[in-house]
Amino acid sequence: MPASELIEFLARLPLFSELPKADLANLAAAAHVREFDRGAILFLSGEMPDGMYCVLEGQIKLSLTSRTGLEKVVDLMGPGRSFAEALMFYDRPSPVTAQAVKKSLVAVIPGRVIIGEIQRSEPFARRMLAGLSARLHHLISDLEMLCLQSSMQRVIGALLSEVPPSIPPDAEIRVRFPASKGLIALRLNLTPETFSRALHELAEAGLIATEGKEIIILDLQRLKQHGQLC
Amino acid sequence: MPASELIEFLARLPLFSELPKADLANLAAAAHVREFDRGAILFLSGEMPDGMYCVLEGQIKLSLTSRTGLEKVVDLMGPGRSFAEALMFYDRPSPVTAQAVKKSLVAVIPGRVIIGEIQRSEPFARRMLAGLSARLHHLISDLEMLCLQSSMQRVIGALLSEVPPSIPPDAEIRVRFPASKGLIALRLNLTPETFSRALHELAEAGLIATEGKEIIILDLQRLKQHGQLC
DNA sequence: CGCTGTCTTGATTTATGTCAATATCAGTGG
DNA sequence: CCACTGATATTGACATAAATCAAGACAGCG
Repeated sequence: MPASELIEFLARLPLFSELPKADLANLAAAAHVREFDRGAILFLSGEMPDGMYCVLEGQIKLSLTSRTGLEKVVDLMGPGRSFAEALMFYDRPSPVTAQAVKKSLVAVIPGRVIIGEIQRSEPFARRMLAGLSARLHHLISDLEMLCLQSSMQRVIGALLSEVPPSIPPDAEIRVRFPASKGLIALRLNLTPETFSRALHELAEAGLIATEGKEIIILDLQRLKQHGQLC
Repeated sequence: MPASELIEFLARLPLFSELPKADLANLAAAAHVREFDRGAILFLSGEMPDGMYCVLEGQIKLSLTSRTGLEKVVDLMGPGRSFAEALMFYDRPSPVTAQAVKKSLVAVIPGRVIIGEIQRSEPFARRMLAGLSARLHHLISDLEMLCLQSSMQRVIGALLSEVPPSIPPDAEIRVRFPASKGLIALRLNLTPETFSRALHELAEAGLIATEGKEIIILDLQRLKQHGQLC
């Protein structure tokens, strides 16, 4: 990947979007772009990642695994998302494992370069604080979903989160999950079976229709309602 | 509370421990010290807290509640802990409700003062980044506990987390939970009943003995083992 | 046209929650 | 100091959501 393209890409990340061109060039120069095949491990839980990771292409799965083999997908990172920032400011081994779900391209920016940038640029530091805060909020809403909602509610929540915020009045809405159903189920802390059954039940009730990899939301209003009650 | 005492207190918070005296005085001058009775609400979820909160005395419960009345305790904050920092960098309503578990004394430092300090002091910004990162890690380990462990494992985990890290070889270890059993259960996302039964079962197995509010760990080794298996 | 992996569907089990009754404790005021 | 009172804990019987186990259906792909 040519340097100019990488710079452009980094400029589009929320975290870097306000940095002057020169700083971006610095970051890009220090970054290593690496390719990972489907299934390849970026780092394991317990290891120290060597910097901050930005997904250029593909999809990276962040997950926790217990010694009994259970797995919880914490997040699925697509192009334009970054992770492992927190590890640069808090010198501990990673609690999560990062693995490529499909062939992926990732830029790794060494921690010392980011730290340097923070020292140089106060607005960047503020940006980073906002980024970590956003992640914290996201994690709390995950916690809320997992602890306080039934499996059906979680499935409906996942569906609704795929609906673009610009609400096209009552037109039928086509949605496609950003990963295989199995992975989405793990993300919601459900077994694939339970997930499948929930979708089936919603289809029975006439709230959605499933068409291959796509799901059509037939009645957004009622779907939301359904989430409230049950 | 006299100003000098407040300054001393703030200096002991990990977040502020390296600030020069003058800056601490600034923070202390801007802080409002407020008292809350048992059960009083500091802020509700959905509200915008007015700054960062530091617990001086007492105990504050941070919790999520669903519309169905279920409650999940995210954290219990004792003296020396602070919360709601993230909200200053990310302008959103709080996802959690903060409520005093007992009569408590809290210092509230307005957000703009903290932001100002970050602009002034780069090491402080770094401190804040480390603090948020630590909280992020803590939250992830919570997620791990909740999703990947059985109720028994969570109870054992809670017991072990109360054991001081300096391992007195095989002396009997006395532990007391930092809150009522009901609250601890909510923290572990269990019903009080399940929590009680788990403790009972451990006592049956001869791993612990319960003595009023204290719990005696009879066999640390075997308790840890028990956590692995079941 | 098979084959490997993903998804669905059904029967069964189990951990944990719910409901209800009792027991225990902690604080208050006589 | 003791007896009331409300909160907190325990214990038991029962209900249930979701996991597990086990087939089968249906892709997509060489």
